[in-house]
Amino acid sequence: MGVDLGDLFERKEIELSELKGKVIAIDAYNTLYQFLSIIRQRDGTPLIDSHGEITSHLSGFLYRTTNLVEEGIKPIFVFDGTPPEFKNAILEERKSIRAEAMLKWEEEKAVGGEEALKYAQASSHIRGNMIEDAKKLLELMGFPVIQAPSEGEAQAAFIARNGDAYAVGSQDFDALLFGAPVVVRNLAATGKRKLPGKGIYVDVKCEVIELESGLRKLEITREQLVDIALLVGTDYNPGIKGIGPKKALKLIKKHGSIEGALGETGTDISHMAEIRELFLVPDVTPDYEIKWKKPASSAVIEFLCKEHDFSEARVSKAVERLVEASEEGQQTLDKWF
DNA sequence: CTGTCTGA
DNA sequence: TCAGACAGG
Repeated sequence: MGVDLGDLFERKEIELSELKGKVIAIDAYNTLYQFLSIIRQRDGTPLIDSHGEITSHLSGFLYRTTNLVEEGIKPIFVFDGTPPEFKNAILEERKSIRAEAMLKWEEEKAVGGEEALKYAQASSHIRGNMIEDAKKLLELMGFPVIQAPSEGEAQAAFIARNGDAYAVGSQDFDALLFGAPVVVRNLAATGKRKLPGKGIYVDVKCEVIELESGLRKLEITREQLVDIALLVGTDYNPGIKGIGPKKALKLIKKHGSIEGALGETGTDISHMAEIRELFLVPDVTPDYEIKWKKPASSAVIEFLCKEHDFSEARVSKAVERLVEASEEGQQTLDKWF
């Protein structure tokens, strides 16, 4: 998923509390996918309501976002629109990889195998009403939900460039290519986290990556960064075999742009001009409204508990925390609603 | 992932 | 009180 920029960019570890008062444009699809993949039982089955609808993502959004608000963060959720045409090839490829993983999951599950979870996660795919349900929940919780015309990361980056958000929240680096001034990764409750399977604990912190200072350090432009990404591979092209982030950087710095690099390696990239433009002149809309509302407490409870079988005690508790935290934010931070 | 319960 | 195990839907 996304572009592998490796360690080209410096990642600064920060505490969640350092984002207090900041607006973060969260890549909702990316986050949803993360929840869908991770929130599962040991045999790999996701959380499911009595109608057979997946609810892992709803659980994730409810609890995590409440925690973010308690930290004083003001989240905006940006959803994907229609994917660009050049993405179709990779989307199809991912689909077949998932289908294969799904078969292996069934096999492992049948024999109670240890690798069931791994294959289940690899088979994760968004289906049914998952996106609609997530939008509905987030809106009821009072967050701005923005519909991107095309790529959510592009729209989120645009919002941040406009100064309407401090950063884009995503696990992928793609937002940098779209010009996001800052990307925040691991936007979750920080602290010790156990790796499933082994008894290993890792101290997970948020990571901040800054575009301008990163480019300055590498002594390249954003156009050149996009060229590096094209060599390494993006969601729209497979990249050149044998070229990783470091080699790509060297080649682009040597030749100035991708044309020379392709000449040296005797390769080419189909639809190169279009993909470049996709990153540099992305399909985004200035027509978005960022407005926080008071959480619709009873509607959230009704939606999650009546429609999706969540426990009323748990949801009520979370919603109370959310209400309190957003009122707190209202008083001590800038205007929320 | 996150909240909750438990056993020292 | 606080890791660690476990369940959530």
